[in-house]
Amino acid sequence: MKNEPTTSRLNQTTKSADDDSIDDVNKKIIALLQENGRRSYVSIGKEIGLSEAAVRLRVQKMLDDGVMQIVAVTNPMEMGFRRQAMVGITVDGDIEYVAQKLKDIRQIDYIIITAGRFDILAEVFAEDDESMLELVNRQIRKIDGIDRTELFTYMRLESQRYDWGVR
Amino acid sequence: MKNEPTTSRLNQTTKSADDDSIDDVNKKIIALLQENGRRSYVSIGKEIGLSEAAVRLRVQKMLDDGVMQIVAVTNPMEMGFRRQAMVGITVDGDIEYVAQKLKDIRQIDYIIITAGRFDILAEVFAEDDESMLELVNRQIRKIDGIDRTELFTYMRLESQRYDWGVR
DNA sequence: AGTGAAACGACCGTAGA
DNA sequence: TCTACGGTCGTTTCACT
Repeated sequence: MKNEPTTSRLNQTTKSADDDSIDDVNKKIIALLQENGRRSYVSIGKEIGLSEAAVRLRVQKMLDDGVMQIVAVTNPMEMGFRRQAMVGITVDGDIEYVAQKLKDIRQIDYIIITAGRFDILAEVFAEDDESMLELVNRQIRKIDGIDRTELFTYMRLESQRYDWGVR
Repeated sequence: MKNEPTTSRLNQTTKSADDDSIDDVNKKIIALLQENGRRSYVSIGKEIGLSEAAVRLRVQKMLDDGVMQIVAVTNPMEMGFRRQAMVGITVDGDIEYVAQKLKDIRQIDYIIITAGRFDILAEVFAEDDESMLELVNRQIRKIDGIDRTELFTYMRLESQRYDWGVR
């Protein structure tokens, strides 16, 4: 059911096979893989009282269903990006066109179309203040249809989690 | 050099052992682990022309140095959270106190202290509009020292990447 | 959905360059 | 930092429940 958001109201009658794929056992598996994505199925199985094969099949199903992914996540600071910011963007023209253009910028890792004072929020990172200025002033503001941008420079990343809905 | 940001200006003379740990080989390794965090060291080695042990040692070093982590990342939509939003928060009192309080709220996965119109940006998720309202109105706004909050409801998550600085 | 067992492949530690 | 290699452990497949 990867791409069937519109059927959600019909769930009582069209309950698909994976509606309950996130039971407590799977939550435990995710929690362990959240600490170490390469932890072996054997050791996960021992901890939660399941055979290795059962763990492996559950993990595979969750990956196939798009419930989770197991990925390398890099640390921007260690990669030499010392400045991060959120850019609030107000669009004058076609919002989706602007969002599409933003996708081409290497230093943007997160783009959201929102309902609110800003039409788009984009998270950007840069090596230093100079390259941040270049990025916002030359690259982002030059995009057709952008009305205004407002910059929220990060002073401290307080908290960041990837286990949405699990803990 | 995990916690030595203040020494960065001295890099020319105090160049530490892992300053160049993110060479092109490591970038290739990260890129492959970005597609599949559980890919075997053997198969990574074959692709980039390195022995299994060399890949394993490099990955271990990057994990130890905090350059990257390999984790399970869950999909909020598939976990039953259909509403996401960014909350811009203006603080009247102690910003760090408010940030600390926000950390205790299960439905907040991302907290940033910023320089800009808002003192704090927090990404929140909720099952539906009703629980989003409860979250913002009852839980967040009740925190001492919060002056105003502004909600940016997500209409579409356009783009999301975890490979900061690699591609 | 889950188990068990056998064959295969990956991982780990370490010696040596 | 790399390769080579042997011992150990994890993964895969399949037959069965």
